[in-house]
Amino acid sequence: MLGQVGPDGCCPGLLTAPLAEDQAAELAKVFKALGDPVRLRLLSVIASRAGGEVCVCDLTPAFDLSQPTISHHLKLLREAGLIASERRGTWVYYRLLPEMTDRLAGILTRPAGEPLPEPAEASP
Amino acid sequence: MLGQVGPDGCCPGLLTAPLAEDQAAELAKVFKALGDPVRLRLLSVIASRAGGEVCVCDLTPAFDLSQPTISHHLKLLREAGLIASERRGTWVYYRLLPEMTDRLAGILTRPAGEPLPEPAEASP
DNA sequence: ACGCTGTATCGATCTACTTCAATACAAGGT
DNA sequence: ACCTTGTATTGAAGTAGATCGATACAGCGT
Repeated sequence: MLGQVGPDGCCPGLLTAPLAEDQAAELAKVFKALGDPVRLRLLSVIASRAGGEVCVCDLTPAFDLSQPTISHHLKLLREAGLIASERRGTWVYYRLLPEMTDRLAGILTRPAGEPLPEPAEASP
Repeated sequence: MLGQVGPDGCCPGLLTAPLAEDQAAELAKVFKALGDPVRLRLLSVIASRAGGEVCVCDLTPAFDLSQPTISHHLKLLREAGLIASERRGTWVYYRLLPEMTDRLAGILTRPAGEPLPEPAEASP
């Protein structure tokens, strides 16, 4: 999943080595899921909720969008591995999967060894 | 840019507080730029290049896509604030802007204080 | 000045995405 | 069993995105 992240679980690349085609495709799916303002807000509400869970019934009225649309966005976030859902009775609760956001943060973090690849020289 | 990140330059939210609508829109633009496999590979090649710069003339033949398409993707990455370009003579060189990837990594990093938000109970 | 090479923009085409109304499915209450 | 509420899926409409060929622009060399 998400390309092999390496045995230590850290930093397959993006900033350190050219990404393979299939790794890029996997990663792009996750970033694409984050590439929509509605989904970003949904994710932020879910992630920041004390207790770690949000009922869909609390999300839908907060977004000035139809219920099917919210449901669709939640599905995309879920398929991207960013959130998980659990049904309890009538209601469905969503929660953050921090493994994925952690992984993304790691992928976007430049290893300490490379401070800045040289400012080059002058720039206009 | 990218919403006000706060005076300390760290963590306006996403994982800590509900994102405002305009912040979400700004952030979504950047993630959308990352939401394409070609752009991810372009970025990884640029970021991982020793010296910090890549000539477009090296990128184009490496991607089995037309030169206009590569140019278009580079433009999107540039407009997202992820890379910058500089012309030197005939050639144009692109380099990573680590401020943006650093910012994204920070946005996706859960603050140390919150280990995992507790399974919670049940509340509609 | 002219041509040559590298890069960017334009216009068009095809595909993917966002959104909604309508409908189906799930679970609890009467 | 029925109805009611919450959530997901379906089908359709409009919009945005990816890609290309053709073309324009920028610098160098002759």
